[in-house]
Amino acid sequence: MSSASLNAPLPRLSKNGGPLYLQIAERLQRNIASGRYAVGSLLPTEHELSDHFGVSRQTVRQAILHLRQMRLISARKGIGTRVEARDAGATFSHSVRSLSELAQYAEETVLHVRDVKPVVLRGELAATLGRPAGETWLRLSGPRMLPGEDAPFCWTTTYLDRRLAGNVSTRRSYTHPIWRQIEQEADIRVREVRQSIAAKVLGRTDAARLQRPAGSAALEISRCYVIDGGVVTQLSISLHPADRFRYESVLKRDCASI
Amino acid sequence: MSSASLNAPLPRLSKNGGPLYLQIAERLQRNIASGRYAVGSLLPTEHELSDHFGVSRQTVRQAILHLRQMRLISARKGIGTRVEARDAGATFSHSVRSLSELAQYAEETVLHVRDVKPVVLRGELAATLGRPAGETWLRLSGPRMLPGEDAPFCWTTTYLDRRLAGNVSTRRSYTHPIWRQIEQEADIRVREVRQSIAAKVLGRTDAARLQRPAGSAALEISRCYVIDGGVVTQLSISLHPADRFRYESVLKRDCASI
DNA sequence: GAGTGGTCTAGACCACAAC
DNA sequence: TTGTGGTCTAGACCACTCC
Repeated sequence: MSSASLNAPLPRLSKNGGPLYLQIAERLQRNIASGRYAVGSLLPTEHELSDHFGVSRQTVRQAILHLRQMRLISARKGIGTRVEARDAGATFSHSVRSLSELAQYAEETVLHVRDVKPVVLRGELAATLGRPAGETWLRLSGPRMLPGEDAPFCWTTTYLDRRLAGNVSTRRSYTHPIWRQIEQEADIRVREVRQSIAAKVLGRTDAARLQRPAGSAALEISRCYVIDGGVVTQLSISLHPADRFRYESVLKRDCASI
Repeated sequence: MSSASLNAPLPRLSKNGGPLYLQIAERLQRNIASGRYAVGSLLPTEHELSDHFGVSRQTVRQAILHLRQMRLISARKGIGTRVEARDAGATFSHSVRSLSELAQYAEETVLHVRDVKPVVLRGELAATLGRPAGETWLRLSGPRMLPGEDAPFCWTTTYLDRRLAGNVSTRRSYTHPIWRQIEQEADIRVREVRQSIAAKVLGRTDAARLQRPAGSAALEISRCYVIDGGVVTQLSISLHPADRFRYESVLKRDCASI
């Protein structure tokens, strides 16, 4: 079976069927979906594809970029272009608004630090942070308030690497996220955030802090802030009363939004 | 002040400081961060930038693409390139694993349909779906089970547009996601998923369904499946016992992963 | 009509991986 | 050494927006 029979020369030009690179991307996508290009195998080289489709290599590269953005394929210098998934539908890899509130709500609310004290890492906390037990970190906790409201928006507990804390520990309230301040002061850059959301029933202590009845529901959001090398610099745990907070996000398919 | 004084000609070439387009992107990013290019204003045209930096327009376009992937700028044909945000750090727009489990866990678990019946949309449900009250949809509900386990993984209630349901309503169990089946049968494509996560306290009915004590915590995940044109085709509400489920995601900065 | 970003070409050299 | 994808050039035409 010749490759021409599978990727027949394009019968349409840009004027008819949209941009060439999209037509080529769709053709490749169909051959991946059909199994003609198996997951794990390499696509034909860019040179072969440009010969085969009768277009420039740049146009083939644009088609490949499109499929890479959909996480259907990946490319590595000196190796080739590898098929990563048969079906873009299974991935849903791109999120648009997921953590926008990570920075957003921090600017509408004020975090009041009620308590600061050093803690020695051990057990689960040390494991979560990926740090040796015995290391001393700093723990800040307090309510986050919305302007003009009486009951807290959430109760936040933050663990900080003491060496990076700088003068964070001296402040009593924050309108900007703590991790942003540490980024600037310590000249580091958070590369990713590992987030975990769980449901809780409020015990007496947390219920009092949030001014809600004990036994009512709350959403607990834990976030590990990770810099280059996989090092965790901060862990924040926020407890939100269920009647004041939902975690909302929009997940888009493909990378069509760019 | 001449623009040359702000974007001085590049003193380094590719050999020294990495790819030209990245050097240009970083220079533009600095000028955006400093406020030299204000949010809402237009960057110099691609032609001007290629003149100014002494590179080809294609190289400038690669730099611009890089910043677009970070959502710092956007481009519109016939208009120009607009500055969207001063700081990439505030966005965290890309998520990697957020909803992978959307397809993932559905393949490890089995949804058992215990109840199917038509429902007439009204009130909050009609509003959530963005459909007129009075329309008749289909409601499926039942437990999702993990192989070899006795207690349900979650209890799922799914609302379906009856016109798209096809023979979905006749099946009694699913190992693949329902929305994937509808996509194939109705030849539509889900473009985005709007997701909302909340904490609940289990009432008697749900507690019995999940084989958990009444008064314990649960995570409620609601998902609206949206096709082109913003039309909602499905709403799923899953109730997970808090002791068996956490919602985990990793959020990465920039678009460096492609 | 003038100017913008979007697409496309036909070359070229490079860094990297495999043999 | 050979071949891969990554980068880059100097052109070109197009669709779109605004005047």
